Amino acid sequence: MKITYKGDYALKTILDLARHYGNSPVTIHDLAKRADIPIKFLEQILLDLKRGGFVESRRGKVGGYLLAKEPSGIKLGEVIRFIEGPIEPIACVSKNYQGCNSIYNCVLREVWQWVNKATCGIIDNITFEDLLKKIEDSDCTISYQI
Amino acid sequence: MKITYKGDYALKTILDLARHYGNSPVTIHDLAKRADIPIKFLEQILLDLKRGGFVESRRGKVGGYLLAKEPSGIKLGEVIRFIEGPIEPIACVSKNYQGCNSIYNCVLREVWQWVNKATCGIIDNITFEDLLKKIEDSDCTISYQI
DNA sequence: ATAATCCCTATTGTATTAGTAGAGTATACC
DNA sequence: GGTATACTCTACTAATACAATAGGGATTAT
Repeated sequence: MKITYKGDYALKTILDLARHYGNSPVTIHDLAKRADIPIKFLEQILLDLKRGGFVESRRGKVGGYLLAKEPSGIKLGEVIRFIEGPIEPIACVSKNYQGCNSIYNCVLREVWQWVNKATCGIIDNITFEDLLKKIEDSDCTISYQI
Repeated sequence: MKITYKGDYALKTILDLARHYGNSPVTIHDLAKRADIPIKFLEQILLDLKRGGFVESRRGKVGGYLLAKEPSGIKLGEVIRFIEGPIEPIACVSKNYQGCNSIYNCVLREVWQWVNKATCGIIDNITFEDLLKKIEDSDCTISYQI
């Protein structure tokens, strides 16, 4: 798996919205500023996240973005897969892959499947609520401004 | 981590050479044919692998390539890092990374560090001898021709 | 000599990434 | 109803990486 800027930005944005879950909408301006994301790039990402059902939006004055589900209902893996595509390190890992005729594939493919499983085991077992808790427990919180 | 064609080819090539460890050199022609790799692309990869100390070569007639160390002395992780570069899913995982000032980084970075650790735990604990053993134990061997 | 090898650099076509640009639409508020 | 402040959507672009391809050279067994 490789995380692109887009994926990184998406996760940070959802985490920011998770912090403000239950409050009034957060403007793209604030999101962009806090996570240091080019605002026009973030626009596209938020559009994607909306289409993916992770985010809702309110237009017009006092508009902004809201998390569409509660933080405990969104796993890291879901967002990553939606933004980045398949997370496996190489295509042959996927279930329906044909063309694995050589002996080399047999044995290396198994390794990639382990790697894939290990990765999924992590990102599919962490929700954004888990991350929020982590933030509360950490020192970082002090220097963070809402 | 993401495995490119180049990395995949490199691993398959070393595995092939591991199978022939202790025998006479293997020609690039045979390597390319068995793993279905474009020969001119494989040329570059073998040049890299030679510079990396994984492979030796003999020129002239009856020349070819040989594994530079014994299969038990080469870990998957070494080859991958040499060919693909850093294996971490995102740059901020690396030790000397600065610029981790936002709270978002703190907590997400930790996740990527877990993923990285899990991946390294796999690929840095498998040698090419392990893979050879795996091949012996598997059914695939039957249809494979040396 | 010559045929079969490996050695090395440069070039190319394609796709992906990380943005930028610019026009449009909705809504709160006076 | 006008206006400022938001979100919406599509198109474009510069830079880079990827996966080869091309075309010479140099070495060695016979």
